[in-house]
Amino acid sequence: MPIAMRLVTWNINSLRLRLSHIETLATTLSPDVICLQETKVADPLFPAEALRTLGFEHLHYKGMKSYNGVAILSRHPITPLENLPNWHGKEDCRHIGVVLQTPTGPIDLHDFYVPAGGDIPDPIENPKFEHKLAFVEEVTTWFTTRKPTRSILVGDFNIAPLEHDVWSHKQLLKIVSHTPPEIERLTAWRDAGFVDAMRHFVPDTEKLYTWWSYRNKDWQKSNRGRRLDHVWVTPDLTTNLKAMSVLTEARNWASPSDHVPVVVDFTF
DNA sequence: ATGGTTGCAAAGCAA
Repeated sequence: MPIAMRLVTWNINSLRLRLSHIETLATTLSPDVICLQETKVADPLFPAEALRTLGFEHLHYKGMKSYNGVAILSRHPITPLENLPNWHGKEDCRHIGVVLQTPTGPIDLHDFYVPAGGDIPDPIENPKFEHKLAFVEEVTTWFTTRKPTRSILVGDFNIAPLEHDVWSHKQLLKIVSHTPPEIERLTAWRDAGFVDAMRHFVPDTEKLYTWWSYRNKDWQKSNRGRRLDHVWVTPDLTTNLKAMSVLTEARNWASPSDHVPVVVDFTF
C-alpha cells in the first residue's frame, strides 16, 4: 500500500510574525513537510518549540537577522544535507537540503530562496541583479555536475518563466522576475535534470500565480500575479506526483504574506 | 510614467 506525502513550499515573509498561519496550514492541510523561505530569523531565535508543538518535530533551518532564511519543518525524521555551497561566496541563508525516507528509498529535498535581484535588470548597473544571475548559474553548474536522481527542488525562485506565469507577458518583459536573461538561466537550471511539477498539472496556456504584490489596493480585483514559487522533481519521481494546488486563499489571511503556499501531493 | 505596501528594527534597506 503506497503512502502519501504532502509537501508545502511557502515564502512566509517572517516566520515569527506568521506562526499562527503555520498552525492554520497544519490543521487544514496537515502537510508532512513544509519548506519555508524568508523566515527572517536568526537561528538562536527560531521558534522551534512552537513548531514542534504543532506536530513538526523534525526541523532544519538556516537563518540570519532581518533578511532571507530558509527552514524545513517535518513530521517525519529528516537528515540535513551537509556541505552545501555558499552560493556566490555569501553566507546569506538561501539554501538548505534534507534527506527524506520513503518506502521506495531516500529522497533529497532542496529548499531555495533565490535573490530577488533589485529593480534594474542590468547586471552592470545593479549588483543585486548580477548576484541573482550568478546564483542561478552556480546552482545550475552544481546540479549539472551531480546528475541528480530522486530529488525535489522547491522554493521562491523569484523568476516567473512562462508567458502565463505573469499577468502580462508584454508589460513584464523588462521587469525583474520575467526578463529574458533570468528566464534563460532558470530554464537552463531546470534542464539540468528537472521537471516542473506545477506545470505537470496545469497547462502552460493557463494562468498560474503564487505571488501578488502588497502594492495593490485590491490584489484580487487587479489580479496582477506572478508565479515566483516552484516545485521541481527529477523525472524518476514524476510517477509519484499525485496532485498540486496553490492555496490562493492564504493571500486573504490576516496580515498575509505576499506569497501563497504551493501544495504538492506524492505517493511512495 | 510613477507610485504603490510590507517587514525588520528602529533609519533606511530589501522586497
